[in-house]
Amino acid sequence: MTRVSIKDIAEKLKVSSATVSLVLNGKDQSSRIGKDMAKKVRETAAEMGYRPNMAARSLRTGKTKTLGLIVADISNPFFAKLARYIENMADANGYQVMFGSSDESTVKFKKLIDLFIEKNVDGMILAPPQNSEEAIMELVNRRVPLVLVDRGIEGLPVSSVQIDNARASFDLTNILLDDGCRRIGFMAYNIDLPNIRKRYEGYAKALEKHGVPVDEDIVYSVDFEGFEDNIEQAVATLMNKDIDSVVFATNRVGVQSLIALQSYDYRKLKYASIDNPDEYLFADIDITCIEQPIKDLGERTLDILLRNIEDPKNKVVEYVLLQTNLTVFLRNK
Amino acid sequence: MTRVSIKDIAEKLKVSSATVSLVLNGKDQSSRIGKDMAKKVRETAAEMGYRPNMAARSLRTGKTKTLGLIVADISNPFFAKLARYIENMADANGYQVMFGSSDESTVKFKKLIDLFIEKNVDGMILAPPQNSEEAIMELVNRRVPLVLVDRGIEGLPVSSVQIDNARASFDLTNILLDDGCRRIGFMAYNIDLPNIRKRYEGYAKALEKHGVPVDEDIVYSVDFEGFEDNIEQAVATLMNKDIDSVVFATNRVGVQSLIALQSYDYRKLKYASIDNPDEYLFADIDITCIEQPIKDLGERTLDILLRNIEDPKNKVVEYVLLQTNLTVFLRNK
DNA sequence: CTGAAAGCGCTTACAG
DNA sequence: CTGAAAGCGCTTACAG
Repeated sequence: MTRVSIKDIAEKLKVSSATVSLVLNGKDQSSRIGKDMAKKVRETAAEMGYRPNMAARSLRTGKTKTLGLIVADISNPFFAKLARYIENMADANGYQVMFGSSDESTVKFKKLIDLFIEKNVDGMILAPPQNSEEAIMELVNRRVPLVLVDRGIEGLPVSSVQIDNARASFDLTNILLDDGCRRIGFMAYNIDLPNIRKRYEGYAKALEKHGVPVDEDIVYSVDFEGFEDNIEQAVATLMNKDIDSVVFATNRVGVQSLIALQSYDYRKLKYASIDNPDEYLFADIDITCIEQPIKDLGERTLDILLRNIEDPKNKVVEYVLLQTNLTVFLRNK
Repeated sequence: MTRVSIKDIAEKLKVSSATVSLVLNGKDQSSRIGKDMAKKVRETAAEMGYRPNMAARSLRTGKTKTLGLIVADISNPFFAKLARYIENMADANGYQVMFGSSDESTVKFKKLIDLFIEKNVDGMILAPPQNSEEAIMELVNRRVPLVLVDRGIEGLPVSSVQIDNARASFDLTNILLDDGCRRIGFMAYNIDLPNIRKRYEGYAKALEKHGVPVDEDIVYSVDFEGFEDNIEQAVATLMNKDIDSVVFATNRVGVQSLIALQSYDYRKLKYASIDNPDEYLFADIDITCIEQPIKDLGERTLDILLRNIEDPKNKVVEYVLLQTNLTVFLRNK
């Protein structure tokens, strides 16, 4: 694993390492390095298979061309897709991505942040768990370029990109109400997460508009730990509550609930969901979905982050609320 | 973003930076640093919020505590789950993971490898696309610790961890044959990938054993680019070929094919698949699946990689073939 | 047009 | 028991 260094090239060509460095960084014009010298340097570097050592460069410049991404769980298809779009755009801009999963734990979240700082990431993209205001403010104070994605935190001076959660959930619930439903269950995950909270508020607001009181008895907030069992429990209870429909607050909640629902007479209910996983295409139900614009989420996030990195004096904080589209999966069997 | 360095701590305590470094690296015992000195150093470091600068440490030690992971596409649930298990085990051993998606392109694959080398990853986990033997051999020659996952390449002196693809596919096809099927379609993705090739061979071998000739007319190998359209085309053609069943070579092939199949009388066919995505739980078909032991895949891979990193003289090459389980999803509607 | 030199923050033999 | 010093590979202001 012995690598060719700038020094090796310099020695071979009997020039200084400064010359080699300047050429290889494309600064040969501005430092008026001779054209033939520049050419010789480039050729020799290619021949010898020179690859810059980022550790050395980072130590000198303070930049790593690496971004840190923390999501709740990279194996959740929503976050996996988001990661993919972020990767694409990062790559197009010369950055690579390190990732970590918080499992909704503040402790793990903080630990990942510390590791990213040690590794000198140029910026971070965070989908924060609950109670992470403090950790985030510490990053703000350290002037670490930072964008929250999927989950903004109100009141924090930090840019965020997310969908209009309240409105999406309001629209979805409205459709069920217009369709005659009055006993609408709400299956959520971690209702104290800011984005899920908004989704609950949208649900409640739609009910209110139709003069239907919110019945907290048919509102479920399920923990991340032991998720599958928790959902099974919640579904079992919910099915005794005389409901006529359900709103799923996320893809994972929806899929897992439908799996559990197969043991019941699930066809008699009507469904709505934030997210539209492929599973719904196959489920033998009519379900109205909000499709999240994941590509836009990723790209807007990276766009803001890269601007903050490239212009550290830029103090603009942006709160982006992306609008969403309704899609409907019809029972086709 | 001004950070506390070892020097800052040293100056504050009026000791040398060597002392601070030794204490913070837990070498105070072996260098017989005074107990009270060590304690004071640790306290001050904590107070001042010291975080080591990995760029400096890496430059000095050559280690980054970072691993590189290249998959075909991180948004594919199989790879997303694999990434998650790798992340967990890496984290438990003090490593972080950078990832990249090759999109089955040799060019992108090589580019990602080069970037990982520039960033001095301590080792790489690769699911290589076609025609990447050369790139991999270059890594071997550079003595970069390396394990292939999901896809071993025969004849290369590189450790690999994968399922027993031929056997899994053989078993699966056998079940259809025993069930009376004789016109069994095979839907694959990139049949020249080593793992997919093995799956094809298992399919062919099972047919042969039952005296059924392989009909290449009902064997489909679909390109990664334009995947969804390709599948739709392939399904359209396949449905004119008088088949009685299909084997799906991967989760993505299966899900996408079933989506396309909804426009046809898909219920008359019998199904088998490598992988068991949740979508199958909802599809209105009987399907026999091979469940890949993704957790074992990830953990065995990392286990071998970490051993290679920690003991660079270890020249043992391991080819791991994990055995798989059959699971059956029954039509329950 | 090009070179000599400093310094980024760390670790580690070596000296005492 | 602790300090002074070298050096990892790079970039960049400065000198000529």
